[in-house]
Amino acid sequence: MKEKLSDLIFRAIERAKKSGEIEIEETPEIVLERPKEKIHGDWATNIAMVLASQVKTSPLKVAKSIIDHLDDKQHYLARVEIAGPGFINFYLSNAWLYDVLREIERKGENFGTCNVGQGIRVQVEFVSANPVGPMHIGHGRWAAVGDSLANLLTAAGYDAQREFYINDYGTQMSIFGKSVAARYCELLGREISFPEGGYEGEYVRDIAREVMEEEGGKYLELSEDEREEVFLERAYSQVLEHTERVLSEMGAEFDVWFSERTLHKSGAIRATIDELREKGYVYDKDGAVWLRTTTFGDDKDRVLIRENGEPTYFAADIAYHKNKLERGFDRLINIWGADHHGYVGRMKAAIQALGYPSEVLEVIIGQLVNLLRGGEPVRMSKRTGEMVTLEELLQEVGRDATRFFFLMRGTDSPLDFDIELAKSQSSENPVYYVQYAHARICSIMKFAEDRGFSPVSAEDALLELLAEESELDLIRKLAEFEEIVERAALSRIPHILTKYAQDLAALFHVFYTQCRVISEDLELSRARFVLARCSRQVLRNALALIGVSAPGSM
RNA sequence: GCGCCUGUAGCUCAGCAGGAUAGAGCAUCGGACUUCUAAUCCGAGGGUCGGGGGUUCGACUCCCUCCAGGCGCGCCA
Repeated sequence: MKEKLSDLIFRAIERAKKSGEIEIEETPEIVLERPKEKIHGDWATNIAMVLASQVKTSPLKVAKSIIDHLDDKQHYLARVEIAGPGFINFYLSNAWLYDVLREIERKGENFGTCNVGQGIRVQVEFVSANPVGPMHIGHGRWAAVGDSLANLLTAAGYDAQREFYINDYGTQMSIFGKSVAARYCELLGREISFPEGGYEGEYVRDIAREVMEEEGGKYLELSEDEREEVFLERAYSQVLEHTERVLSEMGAEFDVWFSERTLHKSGAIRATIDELREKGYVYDKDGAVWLRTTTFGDDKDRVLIRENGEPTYFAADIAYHKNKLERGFDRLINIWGADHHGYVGRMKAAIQALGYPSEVLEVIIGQLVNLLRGGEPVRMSKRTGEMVTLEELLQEVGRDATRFFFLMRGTDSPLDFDIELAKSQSSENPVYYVQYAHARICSIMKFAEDRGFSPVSAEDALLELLAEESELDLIRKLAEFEEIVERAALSRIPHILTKYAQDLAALFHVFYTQCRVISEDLELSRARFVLARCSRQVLRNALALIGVSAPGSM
């Protein structure tokens, strides 16, 4: 509709130019927007004000001239007005709104999908938590955002994949293994010094205890290094299992779990460094191997191989991103916590050093989640004992409310998550408001069925009977869905879906209060039934994108 | 010190490819169930959009500056 309208305006301006009323060289882009206030119409354009400053006449005259040359053959427009300082407001005819209902019915669960993605292959990498402890609340935010974003991209015509990068190599892992081994010895009464900076959470002791109960004290015989190795693997597989399970409970199913170790084993890191050296971006200094990231705007050059011969995390990450790109992705979207934002510059530099434009890598920097308990901050470090895990949160709050809550704010904003609040106010959570609207519609349908009501399709219904303000407002909101999906996907902002779902639910509740669906008037009931059914469809589609269920009753 | 993010109603936040009278939820106060679920609806009060400059016909939105808070600036991951 937007395109049709702007085309209509464009041709009106062309005709006005010919008639000599408007004298300009080139017609600027016509910007159409939805006014905040509905009394200003369905669409509005500022084109008259833009042109007026070029032609040096009053915007009102220009607007008048454009309107005079409008040729609305299809009768899309009910009314066109000049308002305020020179806005042209367009009021769409109801006939157009009724078409929206027919379209929703025709497209069903595909209503809202589009093809702005044009099949572009995009990979979304998110969560990627180190496998050294249970998933915490912060990971939940990235799981919700990443998974929903991938849903959105798919809906918008991208070919999207979800990937989890497992940082199963390096110092942190080693310390983790040492920590579990130390707890094991401790449980068996052998004094052993706990590693410096080790993981002190109770879960470490739990893993050690489990091994002890299953296999006794046989690992006491091993050397310290061997023991560390054994416990590292035990703990690793257990944590990974936990991670997969919890993410699955969150509703986030990954296509690929990529292990950092494979990069080390396969020699991919060396190969990547060699490639970069051939390209002339690598040099040796102070016994280490460096990448000249400053060539591509980084603050300083970065170490690839340490003095001790070990590759850095950065070197592995470059090999990883090279691997992704060689798998054929056109775009890589990484979701990182704000504590990694200083890393973006060097990674983009590395992408360019590999010979790709920096735009292929998009990094969404998400601000951190502040965990509160009754207003008091709770530390979320993996190393401190006191911690609330994502698993516990899911158990107490549920997937729907958890996901919805995590998606209610833009990723730029830090999120305060008060556990007490989430638990105690769970029935006041906006997610229930939206779900209730869906359940209400289901209830109407059940009622209709019980009464032997015979519904008809949107094609056969007398939709022009839908003329109440609350009915038309609801249809307008339904029509907006396609634009919302497109914008959310293109701008990578899944959180606007929660706002949309709440708005839509609110308009349905108003409609419900003001208009009885099943009444004595059969034709009116049929038309309203179509509207209710379409509302249910769009609510479902919106909730599906954010991974929240649409219950039939509550 | 430098970089990124944030600052909007009592509270939590939307709005920010510049647009008309700045919105919602919660909280407070007052109404609406013999009728498809009241987990709902209707109404009221509540604001120097952190401060100050600038660009513009027009700024919460863009630019500069200052203030406040968060995060980051490793041969850690």
